[in-house]
Amino acid sequence: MTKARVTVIDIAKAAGVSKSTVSLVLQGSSLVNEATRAKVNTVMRDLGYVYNRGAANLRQAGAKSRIIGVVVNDLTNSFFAELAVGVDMVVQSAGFVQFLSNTGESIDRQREVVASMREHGISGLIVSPARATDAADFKPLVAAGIPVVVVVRNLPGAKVSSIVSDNRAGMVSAVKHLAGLGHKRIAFLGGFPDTAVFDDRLAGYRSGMEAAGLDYHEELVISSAPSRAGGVEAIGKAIALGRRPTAAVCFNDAVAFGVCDGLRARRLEPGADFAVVGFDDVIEAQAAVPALTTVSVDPQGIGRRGAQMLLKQINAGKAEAETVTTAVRLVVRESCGAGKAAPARAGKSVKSKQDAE
Amino acid sequence: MTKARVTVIDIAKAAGVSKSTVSLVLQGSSLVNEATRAKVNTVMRDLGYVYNRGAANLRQAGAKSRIIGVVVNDLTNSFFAELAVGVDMVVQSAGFVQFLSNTGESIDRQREVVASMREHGISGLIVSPARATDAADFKPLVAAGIPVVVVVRNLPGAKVSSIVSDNRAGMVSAVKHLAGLGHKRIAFLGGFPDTAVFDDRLAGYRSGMEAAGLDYHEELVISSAPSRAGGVEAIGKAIALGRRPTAAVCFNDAVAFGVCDGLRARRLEPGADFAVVGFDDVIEAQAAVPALTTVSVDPQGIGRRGAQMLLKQINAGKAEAETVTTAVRLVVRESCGAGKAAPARAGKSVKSKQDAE
DNA sequence: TGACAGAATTGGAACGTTCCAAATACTGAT
DNA sequence: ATCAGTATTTGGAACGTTCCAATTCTGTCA
Repeated sequence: MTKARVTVIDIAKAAGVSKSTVSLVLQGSSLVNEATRAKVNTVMRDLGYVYNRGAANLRQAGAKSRIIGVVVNDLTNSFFAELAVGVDMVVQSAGFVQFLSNTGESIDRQREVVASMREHGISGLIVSPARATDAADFKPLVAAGIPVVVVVRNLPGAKVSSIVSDNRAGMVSAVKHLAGLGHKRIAFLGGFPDTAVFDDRLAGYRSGMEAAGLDYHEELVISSAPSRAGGVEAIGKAIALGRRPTAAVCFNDAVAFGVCDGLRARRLEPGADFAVVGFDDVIEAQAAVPALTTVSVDPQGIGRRGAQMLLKQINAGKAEAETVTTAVRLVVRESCGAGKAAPARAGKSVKSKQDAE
Repeated sequence: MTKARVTVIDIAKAAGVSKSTVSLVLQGSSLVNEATRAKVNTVMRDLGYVYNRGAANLRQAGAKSRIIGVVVNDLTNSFFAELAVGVDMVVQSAGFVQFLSNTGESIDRQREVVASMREHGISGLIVSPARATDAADFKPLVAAGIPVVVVVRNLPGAKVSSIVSDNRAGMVSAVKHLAGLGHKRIAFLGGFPDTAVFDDRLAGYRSGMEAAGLDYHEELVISSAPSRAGGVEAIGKAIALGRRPTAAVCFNDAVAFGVCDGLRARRLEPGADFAVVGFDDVIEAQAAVPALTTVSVDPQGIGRRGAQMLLKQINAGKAEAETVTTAVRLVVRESCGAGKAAPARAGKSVKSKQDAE
């Protein structure tokens, strides 16, 4: 049909004004007379004009592309999907649009997508870096004046803003809760020791033990892959211990689920025979049997927060690196053995987000 | 630091060639001499040049922005998250980048994001339309020569390509399976009757019943919101029936979970006392207790497939609307009562994707 | 030496917008 | 009428790229 694009000049011609005036209308300038504005607007509608942001962008020298890039390491993980949704919410209502890419923990992929996004002229970037990301990777971005916000995992050396959940405090409250239930030997299970998140959570465990007046025993810290399989492995080692623990805080929910699996394989019932608490509060946590006691981190909140932070920096031209840690909250369900009072029936209270096609 | 952008002209100057030559190098033209090409490339690296796709794009009149838009109605639903990942995979390795937006079932939001994407010059669009989307909404896009692929839900009136799962066949196999287990009164629970997906699945239910030699009773079809809460509601009505059913196929997994909740609330054990089968095979389906028997649709596969289709159309300039339905597969687990042979212990076989931060 | 073909390079002129400085149109005094 | 002052409008000249037609550079052959 209409082969050629409708341009601002076509509008101008049809409305009997100059292209400059049309441009003024486009940016909602107060300089233009109401009557002309109305006329121009109708003409635009009639001709089916679509704004060419690329062209605009070209003129306004790199400033406002109204695109922000979002890079996550695993979108199939509901934690990150929620995060992306949080970002999308604020970004969208600020009139921006987001590039969303998935790295699947591949550093190369990450480099590629960031480069590609840069070529497209993003005005800011939110990234949950792939494991072992080099802090220097984002140097060129910030040097070019593109604000970067790192979420979930922090990037030690980089001079960028970051927003992570309060891993330390979360673990402290988990440990205190278990101690309050009378547990004395509490293990820390799962996670790879080479990550900042692991360090934080372990530190929280130690200080929680200390606060509860319990001794810290090296043997009770058992690392493993931060996955379900890792959890099975870790609980196996824990049970083999001379004086076996009676409870465990886990690196994350996946590990906690694995721990439950491992317990059942040994005819131990999680919750009743051994207390388990997780970390993250993934969607499955509330629907599982027994429902998982865990530390809720609200990934969507982190996404929103991160996006706000980024937008602020974009608008400010260049804000300096700021780092925020968001509050977490222990959600007591059944797997810690505390939920006994309430009937352990399937929870009616679950408010699932499942609402597929 | 480096305040001004490095442009192709800077490169040209530094390399002692003309901007045209640099441009040629950029697009990998075979016209340019190896030696010059090498020189230009090193200079580009040294000066930290980044390609300005916007500018390029402007010149090549709307053709190839290498951006494709992806619009889904609920990213927090793992079904759609998986779909997005599937799209991302092929799109990314084709050197494109994706705009990903979430409508949350809001038509207005959908209109906004599509408009925004258009302004940014996407070269194609993949969309899982929000409920009650008007087919005409995508008319302008295709008129402008931007290929559109509709996934998951189809858009009756629109002249666009679409790719949906074989809802009919899926339901047929679910019903046959239940009939094979000896059930005679099988209900169809959940879903809103005003959607195409509902119609397809219901049709599958009817023809499955017919194929099994069972009568179709209007009263056994109970619609409700396609959510967990809707499932609770629907099973309530089903049980109140004079001759109550002994099994149900559900509109989707969310409904199926709700049905399980509702059964338990009435002291009926899903699987043992009443057979339940879902649709979608969301991630939670295998970890639930009892594990859900359901129809698996491989959303990631749909995403990949849809992206390939779109890319093909983009490259072809303009391909005509083609519609594909992808195969589905019944996954028998425990909730249908067939899994009895295997011990109903917590499954070791679950391979969860949980592996958060 | 001149002519010629092919290879390699190169100056504009676009693309659709925004910005700037300057022009023009109005308004109400004088 | 004229003037100042404000309100509105307007032609270029950018922005960073690609495309086209034209040019220069090679080497070869008569």
